[in-house]
Amino acid sequence: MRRPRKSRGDGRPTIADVAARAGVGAITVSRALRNPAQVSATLRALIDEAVRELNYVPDLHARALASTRTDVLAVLVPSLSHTVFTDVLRGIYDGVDGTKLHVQLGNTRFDPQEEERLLAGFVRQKPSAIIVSGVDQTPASRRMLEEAGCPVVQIMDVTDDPIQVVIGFRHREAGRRMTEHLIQQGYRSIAFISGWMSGRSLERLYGYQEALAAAGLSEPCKVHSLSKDELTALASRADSGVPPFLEFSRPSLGREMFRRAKELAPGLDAVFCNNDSLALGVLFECHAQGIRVPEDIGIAGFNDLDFMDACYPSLSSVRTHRYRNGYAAVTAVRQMLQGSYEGPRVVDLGVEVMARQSTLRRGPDRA
Amino acid sequence: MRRPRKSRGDGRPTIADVAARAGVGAITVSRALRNPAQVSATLRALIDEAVRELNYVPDLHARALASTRTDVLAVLVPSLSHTVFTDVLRGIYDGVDGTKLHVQLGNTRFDPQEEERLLAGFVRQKPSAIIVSGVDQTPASRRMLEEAGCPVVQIMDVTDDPIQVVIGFRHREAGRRMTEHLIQQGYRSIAFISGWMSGRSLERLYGYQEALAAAGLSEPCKVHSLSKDELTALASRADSGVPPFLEFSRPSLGREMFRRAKELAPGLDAVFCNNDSLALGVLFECHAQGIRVPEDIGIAGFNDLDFMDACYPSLSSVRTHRYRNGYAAVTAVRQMLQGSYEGPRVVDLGVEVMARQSTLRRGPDRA
DNA sequence: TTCATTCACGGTAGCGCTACCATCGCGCCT
DNA sequence: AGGCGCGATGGTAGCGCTACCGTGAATGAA
Repeated sequence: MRRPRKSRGDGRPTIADVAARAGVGAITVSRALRNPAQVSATLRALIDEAVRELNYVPDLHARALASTRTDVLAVLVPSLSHTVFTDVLRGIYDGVDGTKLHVQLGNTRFDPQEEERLLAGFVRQKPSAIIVSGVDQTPASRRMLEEAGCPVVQIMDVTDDPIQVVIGFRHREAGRRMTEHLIQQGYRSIAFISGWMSGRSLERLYGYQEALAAAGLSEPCKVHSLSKDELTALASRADSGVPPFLEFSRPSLGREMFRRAKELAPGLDAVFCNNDSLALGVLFECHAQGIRVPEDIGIAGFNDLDFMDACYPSLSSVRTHRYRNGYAAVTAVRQMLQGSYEGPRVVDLGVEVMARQSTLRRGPDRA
Repeated sequence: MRRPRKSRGDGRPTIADVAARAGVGAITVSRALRNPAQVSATLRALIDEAVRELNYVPDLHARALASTRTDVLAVLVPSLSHTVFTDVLRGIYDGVDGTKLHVQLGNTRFDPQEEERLLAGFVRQKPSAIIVSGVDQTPASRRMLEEAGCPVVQIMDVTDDPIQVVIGFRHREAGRRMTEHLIQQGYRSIAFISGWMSGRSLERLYGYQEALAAAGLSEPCKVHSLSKDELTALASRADSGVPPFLEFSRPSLGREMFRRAKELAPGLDAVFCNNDSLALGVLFECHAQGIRVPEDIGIAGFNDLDFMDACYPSLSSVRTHRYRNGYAAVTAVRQMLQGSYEGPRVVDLGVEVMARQSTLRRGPDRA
């Protein structure tokens, strides 16, 4: 009798079918599914059975339309090509697992304008919550986030002035601590190399400069910010579709930049690389030139990707808790959604200096 | 007069607002937005203006509910931790850019059961199209895909029996060709090492075995499929939240497996690694043991990640067109959606053997 | 001129769900 | 006894959009 071949719609059972089968009202089914506590155990059992028999699955679009809210967790990352962010994503996806939330991913490609565009699109869809990478959004982006009317968590950095909650680590501190380690190990002419400078890279650079200054040392040379042309030239593998911005973390770029640094500052005795891929390249360039590591040159990277401890010599790096960061962000979001978030507005996950062979020419740092 | 402070809903303008402002019917606005050709130029101009003035953005949920179809492109990948798949994703996201399609991502974690679950969820949401990785879906998954009633594209592999369209490359051929290259270079005791065997890895192994057999050579030892316990033991960095399955492509695993291979087959003169990370580990183990590459040992990897050509010596690998694969899949999907797909059901993107220093002990292969 | 055909546009009726309000018992207070 | 609060349930009316069908005008053919 019910739904005798409807003219429209697919054949899927609706909440009304479940209600009819269970002999209750549609709204009761709705409640039983969303908030079982509101429904008596008797009816709940009947409804559950009907749901199972009909293999009913609620229509998320209808739900979103009727309730003016979705279960979408909007996530903005600057790249899908860097392990750094895919690790975060993994944490986010794992955190979302088993909850009602659905991740909607936006790839800003390190472009603040693109971030604005994506954000505008997301905000209009009234997501449940938003996770954005970094703390240096454009004013327009920041305004949208402030007015989004939903939990907003910034990740992978720390600021004293978060939009709502920020969970990450201090890039400046990270840069400073690794540089201090290098200084402890007796390195005196330490170069910072980086293919391209994001806001977070800059912070790392500042930390490095602070440490140098505190030790009365000076920057031996500047080897950051390759020009756009240079980056593009290196992005020769057009075939693989590698976009230029990716090039700032290619090992081949590390080799190239190390050669350049040696030219500019022949007395160089250590390089602090803005990311691990560059560090890997520097290591191989040293191998190629017969330079001993860590005796002649110390090498440090950033992020502590999985290959760092398997290198020979093993490469020092700053371990950042990326997976944990993504997971923590989702946890915070979930608590914020149910109003039970008790954590502080600023969460510093910290970093760990992983001192390995590539910088240990004196044994462990003295405390 | 219109919408005098509605009791529900957010304050966003609706299609009715636009219609009122432009002095036309709501349905005409709807048409003007989705298929401008159906509306006269006069009205179209009026409507466009109204849309701009009100800053109207259609509600995707309402649209989906009314039309029983979404603009969701469901994408299933086995991992978010392997460059291989994030490259594919990049291609997909780039391909989707500027279209109506929205990517909905599912991470199967290399688990066929999880793939089934995700697929069941996706299929119920009636996506516009589905992209799945690999061709070895479970029977249940395959059935769901066959009955999904939308374009389905399988990627990253090739089969003669695709669900609809498959775009990828032949892992067996890839394995065979790299092995042939090693044989050409005079290697005679070639081990295949792999941390864990997916269906695609197995194909690579078969290709390797075929090439050996064709040359009258035999497998010097078996070093694949670490036990689950062994993998778990290696996954000691619980802190970073690295799940065990990730471990099959860690460079440290490569070092470990190479040591094991040397034990099992002391006469070993080459290793073909199931992925580049393992190859990197093998290279470093050789450095550590003072083994010359490529003279004493030849090393080959798979996928040609960006660090391979920056190693010293540079590492040979099989280049796979991952980004292109993702992009091509989206292109096919879009054409299929508008009924203009003309390509074959089976698209082989091919692979390239990148012969570099780590296997070139005789100079370029003879034709 | 007349009628069929096409085209541009609009009205109506849902899509499947939930917010809001009403209802109906039931126990407890005065 | 009557009133009141409260918890469980249901009916109704949309959420914003589009499918379907209908209208009226313009066009072309007879």
